[in-house]
Amino acid sequence: MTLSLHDTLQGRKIAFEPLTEGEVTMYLCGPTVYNFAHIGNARPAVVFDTLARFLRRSYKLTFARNITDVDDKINKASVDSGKPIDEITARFIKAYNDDMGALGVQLPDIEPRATQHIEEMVEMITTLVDKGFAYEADAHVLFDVSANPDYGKLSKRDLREMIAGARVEVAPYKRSAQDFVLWKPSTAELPGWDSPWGRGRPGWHIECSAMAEKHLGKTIDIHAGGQDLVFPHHENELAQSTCAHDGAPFARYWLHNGFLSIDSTKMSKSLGNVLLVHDLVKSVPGEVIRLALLGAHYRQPLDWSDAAIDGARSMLDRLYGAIRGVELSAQQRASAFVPATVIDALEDDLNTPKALKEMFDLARTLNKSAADDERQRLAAEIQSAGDLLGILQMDPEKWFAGHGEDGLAADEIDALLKRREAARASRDFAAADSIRDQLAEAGITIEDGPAGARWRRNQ
RNA sequence: GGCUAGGUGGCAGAGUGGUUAUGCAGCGGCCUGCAAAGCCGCGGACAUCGGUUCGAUUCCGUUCCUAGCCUCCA
Repeated sequence: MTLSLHDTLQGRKIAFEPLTEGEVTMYLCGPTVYNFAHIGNARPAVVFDTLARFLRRSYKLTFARNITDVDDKINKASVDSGKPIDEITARFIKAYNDDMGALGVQLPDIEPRATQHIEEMVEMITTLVDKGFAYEADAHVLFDVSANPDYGKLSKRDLREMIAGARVEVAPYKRSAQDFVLWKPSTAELPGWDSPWGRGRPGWHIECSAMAEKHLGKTIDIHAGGQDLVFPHHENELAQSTCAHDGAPFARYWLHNGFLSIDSTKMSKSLGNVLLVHDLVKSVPGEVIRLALLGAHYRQPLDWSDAAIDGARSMLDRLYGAIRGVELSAQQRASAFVPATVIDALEDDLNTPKALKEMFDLARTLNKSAADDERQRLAAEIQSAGDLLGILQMDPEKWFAGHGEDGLAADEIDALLKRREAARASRDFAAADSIRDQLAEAGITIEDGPAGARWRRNQ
């Protein structure tokens, strides 16, 4: 089987073939850095990090994830807080990478920033004006949607219907309601750069077109982001890039992840249910969050809840429980391969729930097996699959020891276990059970096995 | 209102034109001094109404419902 991916433009799953054999270019729309990332922002980061890991197995991948560091929301945050823009963006760029890092998201190969690509944007806008796809009006430069007959193809929108149904107030300088801003003027207080159209700043969409071209080329293989970016952001990027490049395809595969809700309701500031990753990682292990995000197929809607967190934790308990106590040499670990069943699942449009199912099958076989060599082989395979999904990165003992400093310390637990063992040896089960009760009260569960008793901290 | 996705067992969540998803929870059994973990087994599902078909949860259409987009948004 070969990799197939669901392409938004074609609306179906298609076999993946990169433009250049053996190499893949991928661009993901990253954060606008004016606040901490919320759990909804984390979904594309985790999902496409997983895709990047998978692609790196077979291709030389160049993965770019941009940072939008010029934006009216940032300007507003600066005014509201009284802090300079640079300070705000620097702070939240670091917070974003720290928080995503806690979820096992690896840094992309390139992390281009909008403010460092103003020149490229001005160049592309100039090209669009010269070629008749954009016009200057009232110190703005606008993309002329009517000059691009393909406009609306990605988001499957009919331009005429959109114009007819437009409810928003149309800026007077626009020729058509659907025209969008490439460049807009800045006041003295706002960030701005000199341009052929006066001092100003870029519109939202142009940065991705300009940065994708600079770092990945005129035609990129994969362009990814959240479903809500399909329109207008990606539709506009597509229009700009295609028109600036004389019709050369912009992205060969458009990938969009489904939306995330919280307790079945939309996450929104007004409802006060915006869940920041920055806060969540304080009480929930990063791998649990990551697995909760990968537990549903990336294009499906996902509802975030305590039950979803508990479910992910249970799944990790089961997988860690299977590989716990299986000693692997560094060589065994390094030479292990990812099972074909897991690869097959991921090749089918990144079917992570199916991949997990295959891992559980391996775990069951491992649990049943008494042969050390088979147990080691299976544990190594599960670990390798975990590497691909970005889970099972901890020492199983550490996983079950928990991360809470509260409660009994590990050596206290071990001392109690020793006393219990002694009581059991002399068949004083009342004493043994009283120790077990004492531990249970402290949130410790005992598991007796052939190799003696081991324990786990209840989360 | 328009567009685009969905509606699967108690919950989460894959998949398929006719035999098992899987995880959690529940029930029975094995193991255990008793538990826990693990193993074995069981129950329980494909929103609705039609159509195509020898046969549909799976294809087509209707209805209802949900979400996203149509305005900044992952």
